[in-house]
Amino acid sequence: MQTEEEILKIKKVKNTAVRTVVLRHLLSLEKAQSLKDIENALAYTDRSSIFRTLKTFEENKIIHSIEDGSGMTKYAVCAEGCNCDPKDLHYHFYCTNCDKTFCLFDVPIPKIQLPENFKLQQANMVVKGLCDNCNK
Amino acid sequence: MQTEEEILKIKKVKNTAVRTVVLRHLLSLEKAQSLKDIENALAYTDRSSIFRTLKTFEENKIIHSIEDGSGMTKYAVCAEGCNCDPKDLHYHFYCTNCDKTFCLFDVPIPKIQLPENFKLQQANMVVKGLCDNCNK
DNA sequence: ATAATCTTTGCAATCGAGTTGCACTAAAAG
DNA sequence: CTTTTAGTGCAACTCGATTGCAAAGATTAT
Ligand SMILES: [Mn+2]
Ligand SMILES: [Mn+2]
Ligand SMILES: [Zn+2]
Ligand SMILES: [Zn+2]
Repeated sequence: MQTEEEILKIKKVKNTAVRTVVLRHLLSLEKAQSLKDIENALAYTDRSSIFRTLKTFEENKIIHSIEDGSGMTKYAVCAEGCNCDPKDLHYHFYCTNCDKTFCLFDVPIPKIQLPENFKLQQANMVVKGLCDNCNK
Repeated sequence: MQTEEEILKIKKVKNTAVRTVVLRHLLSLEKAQSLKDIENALAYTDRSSIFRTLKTFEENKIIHSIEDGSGMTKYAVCAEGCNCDPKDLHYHFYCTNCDKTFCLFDVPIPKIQLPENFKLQQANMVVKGLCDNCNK
C-alpha cells in the first residue's frame, strides 16, 4: 500500500497540507467518500478546498468518482497503476441497507459487446443490493 | 409498440392529461430524457407536475431512471414486460460527444459474480464513449 | 535576501436540480 | 348534487456543487 506522499509524487501533484490530509483520509477507509463525508471528518478544512482537491486528484488519476445514485458523488482512490482507462473498469457496489459504496476490484468485468461502431471510453457501473455484512 | 393509453392501463396508472403527454413524449424519443428536457419540450406543463408524474411512473415500473453522470437524472420507458428486477438489467450508453443517453436493450448483461454472501437487487450501469453517429 | 509571480486556501455568495407546501381544479365516490 | 379523493400549477425552499475574490503560502527571478 502506497503512502499519500508516494502517490502524490508518482502522479506529479504537489504535496500540500489539504491534499495530504484528504488523501490520507481516503486511503484510511475502504468505503468511497462523499465531499460531505470528508468535510465532516476533517473538521478544520474548508469544503471548497476539499472540493478543489478532489477535482485535482481526479484530473490526475489519483482518485475516481462514482455516481451511486445516493445524490452525492463518491470518491475512491485508484488502484496502483490505474490510468482510468477502459482496462481499469470495475464494478462498484452500493449497499442499500448500510449506504456503503466501494470498488469491487476483484470482480472481473466481462468484455462489453457494444453495437457496431460504438467506442468505449469510460463507464460508471454501480451494482446495488446487500453487502455481506447486511445480508444476514 | 404500445401506446401510452395501453401502458397506463396495463400498469394500472390512471390516465390524466399530464401523464399522457409526458409518456407520449418519452415514447416518441429513443433518447433518455431529463426533467428539464421534458419541461422544455412540454412548454405548458409545470415542472413539478412532470416531476411527480415521473415519480409515479417510476414507482409503477412504467419508466426507469438512469444516472449517467451528467448531473441530471434521465428517464426511459421500460421494455414491455419489464419489472425492474435484476433480470431486466441492461447497460446504458452515454455519448460523451452528443450527450445522448439510451438503453442498450440488445447488449446481453453477463452474470455478475458478486463476492460471497452479497445480494444483487438493482444496478445502474452506464457505459460512456462515442455512439456510432459520433464515432466517425 | 528581497521582490515579483504563481498557487493554494478560506470564506461567502451563488447556481441549479430536485423537492415540497398549499390552494385550486378535476375526477371519482356516495 | 354533494362529498371526498386525486392531480395540477405556482412559488418557495433544500442542499450538493461550484465560483469569485482576497489573503496566505510557495516558487522563481532579481
Ligand atoms: Mn472504483
Ligand atoms: Mn434503460
Ligand atoms: Zn451493507
Ligand atoms: Zn453521440
